[in-house]
Amino acid sequence: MVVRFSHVGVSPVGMAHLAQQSIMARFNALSAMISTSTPAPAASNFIRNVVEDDNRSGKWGGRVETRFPPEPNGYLHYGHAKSICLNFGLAEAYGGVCHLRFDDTNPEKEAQEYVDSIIDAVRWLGFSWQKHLYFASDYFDIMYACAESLIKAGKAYVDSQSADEMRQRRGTLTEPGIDSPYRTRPAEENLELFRRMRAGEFPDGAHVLRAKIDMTSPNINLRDPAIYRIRHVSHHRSGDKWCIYPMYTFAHPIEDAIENVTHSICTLEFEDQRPFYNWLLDALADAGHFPRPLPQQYEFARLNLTYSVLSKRKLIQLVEEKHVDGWDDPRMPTLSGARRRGFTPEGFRRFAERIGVAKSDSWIDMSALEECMREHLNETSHRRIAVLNPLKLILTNYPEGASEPCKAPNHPLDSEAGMREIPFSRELWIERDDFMETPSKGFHRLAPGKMARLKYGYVVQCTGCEKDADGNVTAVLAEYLPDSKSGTPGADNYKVKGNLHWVSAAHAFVAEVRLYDRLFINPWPGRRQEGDAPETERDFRSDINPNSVRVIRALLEPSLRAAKPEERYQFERHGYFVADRYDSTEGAPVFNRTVPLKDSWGKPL
RNA sequence: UGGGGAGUCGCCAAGUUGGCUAAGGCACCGGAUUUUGAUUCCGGCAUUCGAGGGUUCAAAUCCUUCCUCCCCAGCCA
Repeated sequence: MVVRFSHVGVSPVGMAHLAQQSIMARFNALSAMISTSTPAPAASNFIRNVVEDDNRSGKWGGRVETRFPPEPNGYLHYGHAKSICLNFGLAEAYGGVCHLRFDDTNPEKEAQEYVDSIIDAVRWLGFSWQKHLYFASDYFDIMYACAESLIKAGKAYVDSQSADEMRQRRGTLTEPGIDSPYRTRPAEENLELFRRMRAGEFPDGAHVLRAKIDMTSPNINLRDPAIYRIRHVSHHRSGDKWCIYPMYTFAHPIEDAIENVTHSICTLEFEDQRPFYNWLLDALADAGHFPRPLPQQYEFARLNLTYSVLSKRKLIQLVEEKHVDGWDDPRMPTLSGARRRGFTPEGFRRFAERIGVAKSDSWIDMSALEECMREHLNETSHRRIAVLNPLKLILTNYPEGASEPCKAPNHPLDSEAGMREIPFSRELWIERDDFMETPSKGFHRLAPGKMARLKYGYVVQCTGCEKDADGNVTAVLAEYLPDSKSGTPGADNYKVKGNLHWVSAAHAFVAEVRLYDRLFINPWPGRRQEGDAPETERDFRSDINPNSVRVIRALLEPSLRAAKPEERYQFERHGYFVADRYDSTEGAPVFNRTVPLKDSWGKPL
């Protein structure tokens, strides 16, 4: 639910002085308060409509139970965030619960490491599954019983063809399949074979259990899909208890039914699977395994983001080929990467709400995600000064060796956020971009003869600059106007357009700052571009941005020395930065640029 | 070419039991405020709903033909 702060007369920035966590607590409390008086303002989508219809008809007695069912075979990415927000958000909105369920039915690919990181990520996004943490592997006994029951009912059989033979008899998209020679095996034989499969009497691939549906179905998923295979592999949770494992197709509906899921939400590619989902649950309900009504599957379009890739295969390539520094590299579209980048859970929720949920394949602009992060960060981040590309500014009429404090607000729109002091002195660092010897039209920063204000300090008038032998500017010279100091009575007499940030050279604190940019230069990595020949094959890796990160030594205001890992700040006129959660040490934070500020004049560094 | 989906403003997306001038957000463009060229604020922004036919007093919504895109032939999920 999106709640505008203004509805309750509390300005967003009014809360910025609180620690981010307590802001959320307060925010949630406010949301809860509001929801009793105002209808949920969330945008409608087809899934919400289904839930509301079901509530009206009383189908589930008002119950809403969803689940987020990742396979623990990799790290969660931005696309998962959409699904998480959808599933948990739906439950939240309708007073239901959302389960976190690990779909761990393929032991060859799964590992505890992934389970841990997934739990971490969902928790980080701020969602709670309450007591509902489940593992498909905990249901293996029930699934096995379901399989036997299907066999007894003549709805499943053991096929002894090789994988190759099965493929050949499956037919094609346009031609029907042919029945397996084993399709007519009597139930007792199937049962015995299946039990021996379970007992470990056969090697991998010797047999497979198949649902008996229709080899001529135009829907290939209904041509007797495999539902159990032999795999002599130990499972990260069930160990060596099993050597046969259920297939997703078979396992997933059962998992939903066991957990009393009402709305089983998945992505579009499973649409063709739905008839089987219903066939299976129907058969099992007939056999008395599950009560009706049975869970229903609904499909939505997965997230596609420009300037990014979200397929597991490609993400693995990026990591393994070292195009990035691991799964949690701030440039990676993983949730662990996002966290290091400084993205916020609230930003993701805002994003999910903004892009909506529908069935059409769509591409969301990366800038939409970035903007959501900016919005949240703007509301909550304290401001600090950082000079990223330094140029010396010497105030020739300011006494040498002297210094004085300047007071700067932590948040410009929130007086309660308090003030901090920044030392001012004769020699300062300013941004190289803030000086032009021959200013271009519309440039209202420093140039010979021009005046500008040093934010929270004095107005200065530029008198010239110093250059090296090659003509490069090495220092800017200026005179300060003693009666112009911010906060003093005379300050308002000076109307200047330029307001520059600065840091005292003698007090500056040097820190590593990483300036991240998008990982790809092509909005659709790997897609053919206009200049390409018609038959050009394009590898998404050829679209990697060679300048997706720049590591610099920046000059920061002294107070930043105390920044703690994961603290977020706005570096004024630059953007939002976060102290890296791993590389920062006591007294030596390292900053990652989360996202630059919008800039309608210059280009971001 | 079989089956399943989708096509509404630059990007998303409501609306699809036919009925007031086609929601909303983002982007963009103006203008105001501003000690961040940021934020905030105010205003503008689809005679038109993939295309063509048809039904109707009335269609994005119904019928029809066509076009485009996505998914499915793992003992992956």
